[in-house]
Amino acid sequence: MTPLLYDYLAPPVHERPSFVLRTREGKVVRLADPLIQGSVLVAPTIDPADPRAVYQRIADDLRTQILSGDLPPGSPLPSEAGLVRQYGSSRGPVRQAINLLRSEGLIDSHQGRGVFVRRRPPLRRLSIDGVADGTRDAQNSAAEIGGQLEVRRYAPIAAPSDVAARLELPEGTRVLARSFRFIVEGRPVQLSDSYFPYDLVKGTPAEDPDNEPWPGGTLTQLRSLGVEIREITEDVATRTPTPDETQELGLRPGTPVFEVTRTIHATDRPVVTSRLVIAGDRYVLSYRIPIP
Amino acid sequence: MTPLLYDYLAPPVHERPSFVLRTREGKVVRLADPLIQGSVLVAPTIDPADPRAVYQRIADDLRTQILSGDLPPGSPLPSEAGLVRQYGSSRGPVRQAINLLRSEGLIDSHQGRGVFVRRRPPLRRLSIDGVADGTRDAQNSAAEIGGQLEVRRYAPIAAPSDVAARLELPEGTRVLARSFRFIVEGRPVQLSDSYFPYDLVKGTPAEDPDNEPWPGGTLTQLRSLGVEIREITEDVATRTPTPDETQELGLRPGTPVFEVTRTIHATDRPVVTSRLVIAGDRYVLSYRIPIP
DNA sequence: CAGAGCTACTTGTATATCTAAGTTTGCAAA
DNA sequence: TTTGCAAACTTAGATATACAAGTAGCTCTG
Repeated sequence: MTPLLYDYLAPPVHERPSFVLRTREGKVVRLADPLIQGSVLVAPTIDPADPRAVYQRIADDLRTQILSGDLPPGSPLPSEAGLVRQYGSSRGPVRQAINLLRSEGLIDSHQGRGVFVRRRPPLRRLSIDGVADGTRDAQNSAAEIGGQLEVRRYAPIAAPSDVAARLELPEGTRVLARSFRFIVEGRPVQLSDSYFPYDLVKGTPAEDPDNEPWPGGTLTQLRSLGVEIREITEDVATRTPTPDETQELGLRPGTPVFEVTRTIHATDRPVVTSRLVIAGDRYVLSYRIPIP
Repeated sequence: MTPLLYDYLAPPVHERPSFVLRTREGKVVRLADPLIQGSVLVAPTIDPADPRAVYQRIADDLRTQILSGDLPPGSPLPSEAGLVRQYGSSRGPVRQAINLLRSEGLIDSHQGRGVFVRRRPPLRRLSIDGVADGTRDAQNSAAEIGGQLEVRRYAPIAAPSDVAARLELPEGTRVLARSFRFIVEGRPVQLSDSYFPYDLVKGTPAEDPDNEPWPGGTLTQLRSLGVEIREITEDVATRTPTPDETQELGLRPGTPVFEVTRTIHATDRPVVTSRLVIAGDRYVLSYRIPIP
């Protein structure tokens, strides 16, 4: 480590790349792009010729380090003060860069602790398999891997218009409305609102919330009601979560969710429709479609 | 409009809800939560008893107005200066609130113009239909509705390991690598990288990029090669886009993407695998799964 | 040794001020 | 009437400062 031979005259950021150093003898020199770390002149990490904003360049540099593995998952970034020193900027742009990377889902920050490269949980696969048996839905998966099912609502209501349309019933028809939250490995991963035509479940064990989670999942439950299932339709959308969903699913910023609208059809009519909100950082939806 | 009868003594935000007004006669009164707009005392819009940060409360208030329709899509928000006046805060929290709403996909901001409630384009449906014929894939849809196909790469390469695995070929086997960008209604909506085993397409019209887009889509193209398609598998993930993808798809902040890994299987072997990156604000993926 | 408490460090929030850069508007000149 | 330009707006970016609040590690005390 060579000791610094120059006094460092840091110009304001908007005047760069005019980095100016003055030697101990008073001679002024301009360098292309030095960076001062402690008392040592080191290689530059951001390109001063880049006309983009300082916070963009800082974010780019950190992103490169993260994606290249120089900053592996779980490792801490330098503190804000350290980044300010390292990039010769001020706290505003540094925090803006951190906010950007957080919104990209690359880092997590924790007050009092620091900023860390986000560990990506392994993606679980949620399958609906038209070839095999169609039973491996989310509810079943949750049960299989020891998840918990939190019952939030389980009551007959008058069908709202979208539900009625999907069940091909007149608006206001009585339906059994069920709301669940699935918790896997201690973390909430899925919210679910589902609706049965009430005449289908009236007087059956499916009317009792204490029977949830039903062993084998919804499809088994339907079959126990004597329903023969012919088809499942799913519409998969993605979006950023609402604040409520962020709260209920314990999501970190920069995590999108799936919104799945699923309808299960029996031979003659739709028998369940549901709306699932699934944490996008934990699941991949897997489909297998046979072509006749 | 009643003229204001009081001088307004704005206390710093962290001291609220101690709003203090002094009458022209010098008497000091405390009000639960007034707000000054211009010269008029108006109903409060944020709850000073709320212990959360000021920017959170501002964001909540604006979000409520947007979701309720008081601020309809396309309408402008008050300017930063206006919001500063309205909420009696400073520019920092106001901008922080705007950043939050932008990351939620609720607003767009344009330098020099203002901040506007985002118009949500209608969601198009991308179907893969196992019941009918399996031909309505993205490529075909793009063609149907008059989209454009931008060819970015169309060349044989040595298969990278993930592609080789999905095609059940040894790593390094020659594959035809194709990269497209789909543009619908003047906006890019999908990036696609797809791979054929090279022996399948060698010496056929499918080897020539000038034949793209193939009428009827990839499945028709495969059938023209004498391939009998039996199954399509799709893994659907969602995430925030990379900066590159944001650029290439022209995405606004707060828009997630789908990442679809699709493999098409013939009777004896996989014949195409592709990785699609789809703008999440434009499409809903629709699946119809028959249950035997 | 166990626990309380202090200290130093971290990120989070709020304020004030300045400059840059893009957009709209209206007025004046051609 | 049309064009050009200046003024007045808008958001974007950077800096400086202050304090709040959470965390970790150390030391002191019992």
